[in-house]
Amino acid sequence: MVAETRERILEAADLLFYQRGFEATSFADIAGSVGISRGNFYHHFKTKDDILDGVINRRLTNTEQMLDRWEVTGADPAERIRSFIHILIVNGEKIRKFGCPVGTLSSELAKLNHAAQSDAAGLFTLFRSWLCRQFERLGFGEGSDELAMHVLGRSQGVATLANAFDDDGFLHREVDLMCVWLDDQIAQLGTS
Amino acid sequence: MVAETRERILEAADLLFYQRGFEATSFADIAGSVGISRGNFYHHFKTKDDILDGVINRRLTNTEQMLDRWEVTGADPAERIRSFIHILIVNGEKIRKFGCPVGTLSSELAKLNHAAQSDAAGLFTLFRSWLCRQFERLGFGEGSDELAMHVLGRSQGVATLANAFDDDGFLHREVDLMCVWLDDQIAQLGTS
DNA sequence: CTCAATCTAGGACAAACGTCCTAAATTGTC
DNA sequence: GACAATTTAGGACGTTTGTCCTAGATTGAG
Repeated sequence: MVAETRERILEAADLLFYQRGFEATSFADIAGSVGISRGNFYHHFKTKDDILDGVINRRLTNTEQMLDRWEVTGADPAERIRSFIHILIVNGEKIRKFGCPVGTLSSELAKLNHAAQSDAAGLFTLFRSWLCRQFERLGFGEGSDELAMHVLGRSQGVATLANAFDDDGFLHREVDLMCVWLDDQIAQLGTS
Repeated sequence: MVAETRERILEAADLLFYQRGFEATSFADIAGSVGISRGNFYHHFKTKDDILDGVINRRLTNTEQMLDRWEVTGADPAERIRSFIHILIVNGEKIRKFGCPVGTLSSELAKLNHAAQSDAAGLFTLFRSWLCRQFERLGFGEGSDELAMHVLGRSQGVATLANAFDDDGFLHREVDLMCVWLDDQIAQLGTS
């Protein structure tokens, strides 16, 4: 089944791009990881950029599904935002080892001047829009997008430093701070 | 003069590592940028890791000098912290194009499992210790290091997102927010 | 069962990589 | 001015890279 092999390739490439980076991952690495030949590989993806597109689209789909799930499971918008903040802890081990999958890919592609950089930034946009919607539901109106970007930025910074210093305590402290910040924002909303 | 050639190589490598990344920059790229032959190049640096070490040490020295300068020019510790926060704006154009030099290098080396990753993290430590010292002078005592890490993290997040979205407005808004946060911290310090 | 379409394996290709070598050119010292 | 040490240029090396090709294996439709 072509779809299965394609998916196995994308899964392996996704992981390797995250753990080693796009540039540092070769065709042979991915093929070896999947256990297929380079020739078979080429039948599914003509160029390295094709794999990158596939991986980004795969991540976009998976992220969308995750956000949709949170939309259902989260009791209220504030709780949903807290779910987002807590990915930092849920994925803490990976983040300390490899950083944030979204941020590090976006940074690398920006440096490579790669055409797919804007597609990778689309992953950020997915989170940004979702967070914005949650803030809107909480009643923040026009300021919602700026709050969404603020949360996104804070998360990125925490991921970068937790990775650089391999510091789990910092990660937890900053997650707590972000939750306090969120409560403050909601409290201030009531007093205006 | 050997020192001059060495310095010219390091300067070119520093810039290229920042703009394109370490892995994506080749010996030929650096030699071509300096205008010397690869053979000459090899006389100064035996391996690519040697250049990386040289670049990191160069950055460490330059950063230390910059922080020392701020120690003199900044009127008070709070003003000095504001100088730090405002590098985001001073280097705004570069950051939107290539991200933060410290954060992106650290992330890349972490993914490559490179031995020099901890050296690169030393650049963060330089800023961290300096910021910590400023907070201590302001009277934050034991909490100073956590505040330093918080500022460092916020800056990293702002740089990552400003780069991903090439967004100058976001960068300015977040710098303002960080200054407000700083004033709040100092104000709260007085009321306890 | 047949045959066309699809999938797979493995090798070939030029280019680029980091590394190393040799031989000139330049420099500094007596 | 002579000579040793340093600096420079440029090519050679083995590997790895992304890409491409051909031929056999597998699959599915009639």
